[in-house]
Amino acid sequence: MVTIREIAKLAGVSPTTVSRVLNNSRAVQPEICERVLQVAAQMGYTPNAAARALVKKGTNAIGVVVNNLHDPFFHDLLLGFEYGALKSDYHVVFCSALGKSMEEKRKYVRYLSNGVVDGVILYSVYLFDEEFIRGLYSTGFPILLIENTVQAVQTHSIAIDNRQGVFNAMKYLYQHGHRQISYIAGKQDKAVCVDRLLGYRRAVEELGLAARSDYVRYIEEGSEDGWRVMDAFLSMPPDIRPTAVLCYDDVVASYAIRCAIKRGVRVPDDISVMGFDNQTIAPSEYTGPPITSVAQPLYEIGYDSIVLLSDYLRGDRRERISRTYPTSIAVKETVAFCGKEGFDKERGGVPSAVWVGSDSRE
Amino acid sequence: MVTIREIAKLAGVSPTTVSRVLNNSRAVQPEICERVLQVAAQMGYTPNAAARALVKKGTNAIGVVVNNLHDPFFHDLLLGFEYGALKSDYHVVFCSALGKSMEEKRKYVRYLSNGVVDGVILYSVYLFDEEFIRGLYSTGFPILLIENTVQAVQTHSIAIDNRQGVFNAMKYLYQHGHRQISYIAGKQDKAVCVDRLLGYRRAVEELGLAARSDYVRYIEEGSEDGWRVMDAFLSMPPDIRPTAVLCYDDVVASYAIRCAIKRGVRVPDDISVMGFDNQTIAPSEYTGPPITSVAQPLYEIGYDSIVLLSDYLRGDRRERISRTYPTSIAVKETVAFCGKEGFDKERGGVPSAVWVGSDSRE
DNA sequence: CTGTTAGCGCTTTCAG
DNA sequence: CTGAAAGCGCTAACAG
Repeated sequence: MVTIREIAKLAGVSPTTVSRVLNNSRAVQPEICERVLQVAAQMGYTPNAAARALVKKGTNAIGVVVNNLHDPFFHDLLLGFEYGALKSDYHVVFCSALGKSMEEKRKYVRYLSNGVVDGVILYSVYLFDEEFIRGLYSTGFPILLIENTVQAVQTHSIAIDNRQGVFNAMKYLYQHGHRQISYIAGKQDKAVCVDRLLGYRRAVEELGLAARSDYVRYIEEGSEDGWRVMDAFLSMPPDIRPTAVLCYDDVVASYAIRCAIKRGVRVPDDISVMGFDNQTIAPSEYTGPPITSVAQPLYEIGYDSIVLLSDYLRGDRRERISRTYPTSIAVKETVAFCGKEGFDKERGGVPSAVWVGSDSRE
Repeated sequence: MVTIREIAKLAGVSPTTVSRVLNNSRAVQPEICERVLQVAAQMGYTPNAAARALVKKGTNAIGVVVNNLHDPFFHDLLLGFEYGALKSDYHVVFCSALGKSMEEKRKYVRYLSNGVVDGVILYSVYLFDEEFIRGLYSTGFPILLIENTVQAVQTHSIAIDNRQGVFNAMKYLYQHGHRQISYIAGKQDKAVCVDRLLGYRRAVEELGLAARSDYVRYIEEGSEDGWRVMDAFLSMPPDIRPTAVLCYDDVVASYAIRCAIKRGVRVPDDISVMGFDNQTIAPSEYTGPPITSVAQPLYEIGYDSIVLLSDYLRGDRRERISRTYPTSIAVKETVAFCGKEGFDKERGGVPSAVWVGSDSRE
């Protein structure tokens, strides 16, 4: 490993001077400057990040911690992070914990927050993570929570209004004539899921929809469970059977649709299904019709979180980051459904009874 | 920030002792031990990674650098990395550079290799990266190249036999009666693409297939170009028009198929198309028939690369990591093609004229 | 403009 | 079994 001392020796100057040249931190005689640079390049010098971090108390890096980085859900968010990283002068590193694993996630946050990065962007925060967050927050380490907020702490935060998003979806369904709308709720261990359910309840009330306790059912474990829940809805007597099912996310919606189709119930002809997230990449092997969904600006969220946090850490921005982004309804047309219109030549001749990507930025 | 000195003071011992307790590095009186542990916990102490890295000359972390982490291609590989990380006692961090950006990628490798991680796993290596790799290799920093090897350096390496993979695909097509097989080659700026093309050429020769220079065409920029290339193939006179087209990867294959279908040419009835990679998640908005492809064990590659590199860095393994994994042909059945058999009830009632995932491990 | 000195937080000899 | 001292590679005062 090449150190500035060795460079200093070879260039016939002091380590300090080398440091100054390498960092442009103070004026140095042009000729010395050049000599140092030359020696450094020749020896293949690269600064030791650990040493620098230790003395500067800063690493010029940002960490992003999520669960299940492999999940296609992250496509747009990742794209945002990547472009943000390109824009920013900070290094960006990603860490991933599998499943809901909180221990693993915490391990990474702890690791990162102690001399590896200057700030952490956190996705996938469960309610049982909150205490941990509060503890971390109390140390003064910069945290930016994405898509989530934690009660009683003022971390940086970029979120969407989940309640409003669900409310809007309900209103959309209402405007399309639905009065019997059921809801597949996520496990109430994430603030997001709690909020979305609240949005449903508020909508039922404010819009004067059929309010039945059995219109709300919960996913037990894993999105595949959407199938079971949908099955229950479809088994209700015709007169009370919901005409539309809103799902707390697209993956669950995809399973709900799979179930419906399997039972010979046509979507959206016989029953409407809506999702949330407007995921660009189709969930696991889904091949049903495209799913109308509540879209959130994942790309912007990713991009902005890197850029804004960089600004904050650099000192170019002093106020807390706190934003709520709007959602919108992404309507999908059911095109070329097999057996109905047949092939849709315009779309390539195959039935596009499949997820339709939204706006991947490539 | 809590330091061992503060803990030492509060516990009434020396920093050295605190360090020893925290690291279990030497026997310490049980009562002191407990006291220290208690104080540390109470103060919310976490060791400073930078300081430790500086003195230990090791970080207990591994970096993974790729281009375009958002690419669905990475799904299985990421899953492997994640499970490997779970198994390993090393921290694993991911860095991503957009596009083919080599500067960005190098920036990350340089950054990581200097006191941030103890070893780097590198994916997406272009030929023009080779010199950089050689330079890095010469510093003695541990590098594990995935899916690629660099001439003249003995870095760690986990790869597949691309040549053989393509050869096998050709043989497969041959066995299905094809004699006029054309090839859509990738830009020859990656060793992978070069190797795959070599496999094609060898197969043409050894199997005695129609050898025409216009049976090989190259992607210019971006996989969408597969469309243009396919168009050219389909425009050839009937007698010499290829009966099968092998593509250097699945994404290109998907565009080739889109083109065929658009032109009213049925796949695979009128022309066969094969891909490479057997990507689990469908490429951008593809809704055509599933693509028979050369499968590589991406999950294993990801998993093994983390585990093996950990072993090496820990010292549990001294020999260089050097593996070549076998590929296989993943045959996809064209099921329930719309307008032919109609709905395939077994598969959920919708035409599954779409990518069929392989073996996502969830 | 340049060099000397001190020290970031931690671990590791080496004495006691 | 415990502590004092030294130093990892670098930068930030402070002198010169």
